[in-house]
Amino acid sequence: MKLPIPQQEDAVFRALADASRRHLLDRLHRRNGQTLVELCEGLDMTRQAVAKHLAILEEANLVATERQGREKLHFINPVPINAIAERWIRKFERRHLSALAALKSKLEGEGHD
Amino acid sequence: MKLPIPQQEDAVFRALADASRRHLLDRLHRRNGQTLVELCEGLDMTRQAVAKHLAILEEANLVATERQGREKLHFINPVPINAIAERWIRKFERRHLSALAALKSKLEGEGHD
DNA sequence: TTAATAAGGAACCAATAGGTTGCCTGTCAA
DNA sequence: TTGACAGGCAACCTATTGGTTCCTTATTAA
Repeated sequence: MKLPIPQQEDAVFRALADASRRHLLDRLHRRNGQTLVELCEGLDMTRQAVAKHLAILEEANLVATERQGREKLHFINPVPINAIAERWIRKFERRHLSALAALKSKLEGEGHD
Repeated sequence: MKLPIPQQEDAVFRALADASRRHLLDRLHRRNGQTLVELCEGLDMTRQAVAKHLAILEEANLVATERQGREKLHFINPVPINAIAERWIRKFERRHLSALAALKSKLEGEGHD
């Protein structure tokens, strides 16, 4: 099921919006290929809640899974995050920043924050 | 009001989760320093809805505002996005990707998608 | 000085999100 | 072959979100 880019992008942004899900990605980043129960360890949530979060991450294509016997291994997929970095972050990057930095310091000089 | 990093980060991720808000950032990126009514133009939403979105972006420190008479100008602030890019995206960057690419193609070779 | 304009405040509403509990299915090991 | 274990399904609940409408305030221009 190949989504059009903006829709895929929306799914990724929304998946990343939740701290628990970012935490799960973090754990997978530290050790890839964990099962659901492993990912539940130490979390203040039921297994079903974690399963839902993982489903959302999978839907956003941020994790891929592989069934192995009665276990389901979860693997992080860095591609969508990089895609967003390309399409979204780059345009706010340093070179653009220069023009805006002037403005920002101007604003700050006028008593903002 | 200086938030601790993770909390600030959470605000940014959540602000970016909504497509309308990303669209507003896009518009500000194309032309900076617009007023509320300007930002409303062509959007299928009431002014108040847009104002709420802008408030959330401002809360996340993604836009800064400057009152000028009865108008309020909105300026994009690229710093938080870059901060997230630094703290979050970099660790899923290319060099890490190499190790994972092998895994990914392995998974795909086994009939995923 | 007053009408128009830009924005803010607040109450309200429907839909969605995040979480729970309870139960079912499939696989492995004793 | 049967219990224990990993996971899936679904109903349900509450808080949050994205949006509306109505009203007020402040600034500007005629």
